[in-house]
Amino acid sequence: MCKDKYYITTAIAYTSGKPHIGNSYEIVMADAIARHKRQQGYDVYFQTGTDEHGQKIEEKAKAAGITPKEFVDNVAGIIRGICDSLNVSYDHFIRTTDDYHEKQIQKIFKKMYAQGDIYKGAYEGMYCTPCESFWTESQLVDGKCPDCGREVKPAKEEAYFFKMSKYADRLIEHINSHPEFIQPVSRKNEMMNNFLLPGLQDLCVSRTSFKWGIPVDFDDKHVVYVWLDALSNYITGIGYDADGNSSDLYKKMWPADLHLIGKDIIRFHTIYWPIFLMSLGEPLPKHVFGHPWLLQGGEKMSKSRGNVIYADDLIDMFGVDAVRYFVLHEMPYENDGTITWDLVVERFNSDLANIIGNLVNRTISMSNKYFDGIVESTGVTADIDSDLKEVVTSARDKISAKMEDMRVADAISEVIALFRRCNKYIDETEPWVLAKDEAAKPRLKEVLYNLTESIVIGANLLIPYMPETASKILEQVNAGERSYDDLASYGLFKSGTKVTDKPQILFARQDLKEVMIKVEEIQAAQRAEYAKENGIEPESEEPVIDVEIKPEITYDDFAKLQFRIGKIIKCEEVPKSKKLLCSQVKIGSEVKQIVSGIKQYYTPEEMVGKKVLVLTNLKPATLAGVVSEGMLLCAEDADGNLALVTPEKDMPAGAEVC
RNA sequence: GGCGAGAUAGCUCAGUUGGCUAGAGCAUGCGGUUCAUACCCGCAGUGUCGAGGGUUCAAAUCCCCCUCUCGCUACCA
Repeated sequence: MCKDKYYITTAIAYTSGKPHIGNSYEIVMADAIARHKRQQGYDVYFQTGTDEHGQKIEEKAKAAGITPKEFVDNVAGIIRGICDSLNVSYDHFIRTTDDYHEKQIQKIFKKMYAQGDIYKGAYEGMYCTPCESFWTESQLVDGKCPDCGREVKPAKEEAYFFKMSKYADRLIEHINSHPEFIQPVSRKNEMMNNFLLPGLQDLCVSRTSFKWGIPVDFDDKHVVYVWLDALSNYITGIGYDADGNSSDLYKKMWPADLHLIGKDIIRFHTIYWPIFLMSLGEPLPKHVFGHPWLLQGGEKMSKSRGNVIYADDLIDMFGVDAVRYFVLHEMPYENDGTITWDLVVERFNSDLANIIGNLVNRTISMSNKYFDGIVESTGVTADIDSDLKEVVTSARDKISAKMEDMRVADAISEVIALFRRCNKYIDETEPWVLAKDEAAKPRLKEVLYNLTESIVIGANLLIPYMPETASKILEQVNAGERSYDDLASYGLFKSGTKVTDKPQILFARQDLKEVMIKVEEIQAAQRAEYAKENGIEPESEEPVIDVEIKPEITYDDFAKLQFRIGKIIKCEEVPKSKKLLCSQVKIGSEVKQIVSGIKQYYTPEEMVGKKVLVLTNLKPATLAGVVSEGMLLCAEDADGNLALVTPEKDMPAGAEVC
């Protein structure tokens, strides 16, 4: 058994809100790796946590009427709760608001400044004084502040910068000589070509425009800007000290063996972070793996639509291990994965309920039915057994090989394959036939022993991915966990062991229709919560109307129509017609005569003075003998009631609508 | 618009450095079985591997171009 250390981290989650299942994926993957490494005998340290500073949080807290600290305490609690409910075996949960972290960040900043890697410069841009915000030229709207619409003026804000260029060559050299540093390797070229080779810009590492951050202790107008603060968690969390008094844990664990992160932040972990470490004189992490994302199929996820999938909802409905199984299984290596309720149900039923759950259940049932639950090896083997044994004993190494390559989805599929093979073995040996022949009882015993032994090995291999299920299975067959070394051996299950006489259902099959009914409820609750948070009246009470959907048109089609604001300056009834009013509509400097079928809903008097939406380039037509040169736009309800469409704010007659 | 990723069976996806009739799971059809959670086992398919061009003895795989999708980002009719 090897005693090497293994330090694994996830990215720390930003505490601006509750993370959805796509964000929870990473932590489950890291947990599977950590547990697998522990099973192999490594001395594992697994750290995760939360990133809690920044302007966005400051603003959100303000909007919620609480302090930033109260805000992040709440969200960090939710995030940690999700980790716990996903059964994540982290050794340390760091928060960037933790004292020791903040203290070290200040020391790190000072150290970098003292050695000249950080210098004071100025951040230039357009400044809006009332908003206290800097904007780049491209962010401006008509040359004005995008927030308040007021004038901006060019201004400088003093800021500290990190001299990235100083270390660029060393980093390029490191990446080239350590091809395993950035994984998957396809990302390496991306980093090289897009950022390193064109030349690195110095990175702004302080801000004065907001307060919610770690103050620069020798210049407290400034707070340390996000990435220096957040990335350093990987060392501060295990006891790094910038003055050279780092903890024993740090000395043992650093450098990290694996930073597991999302593909969107590879740049920060493979460029800025290594350079910060070089500046501190610390070794670089061994691997940075940028995993793909788990996306929701079909429509975009948004809380207002109520279709965001959260880990806790999934856990409530399927159980923690099913959720772990799903995200691990559905996440390919380089491409993004998909999650939908249908897919979760499908995987749950076919792989978990049918293959694993049913196998355990039928095996235990047979042992009880034929031998009062006693599982014994009689040595009455048959040729047919060898293939089963081969598959089962070779599974461990296959799985480890996949894990070594970060192919977690493939690794878990290997475990399923083992259980699948067991089901096949039952068919091959036909225990119910053996049971009818008294002379075949010893053989039947051996068959059931083989099945139980295989299940025990399978359950052990399942531990990293589905720890709760693994222990449930082992408990039911009255077996303990095995050492990693023993997982490639066959026949260690103690002959004569009695298995439970009441096998419990591990995964009850789910009915998609029933699941979807619950999903509807969850989505309605989510929409209601969104409405409440944003002060929107629940729309469920208001009637809605559905109409026939017209075929999609192109923008060019749309551009043919010209809509303008018109002011009705005169209006009278059209003689001899029941429905028509004839209006004189001022549109820019011209006046158009427009006939509309709205007499039932508006009197000529109330029409005059209204500003309405007009389709102006419609071919003129004659209605009841009167020429109409356009169309007034109205909304129509289910009963045919009409309402004119008017601009929400006062606009001049002739304004184009586009 | 910029950057990135992708397009393979009805669905979700594999396909390692180009190499024998392109795979898996689910779904479908047929057959077997009854210990078990209407489950399990077997068999059977179906694919112009997004379109077009090129390199090669050989292309899903490499190159060019086009179309579409997704993500990020900037902007906007």
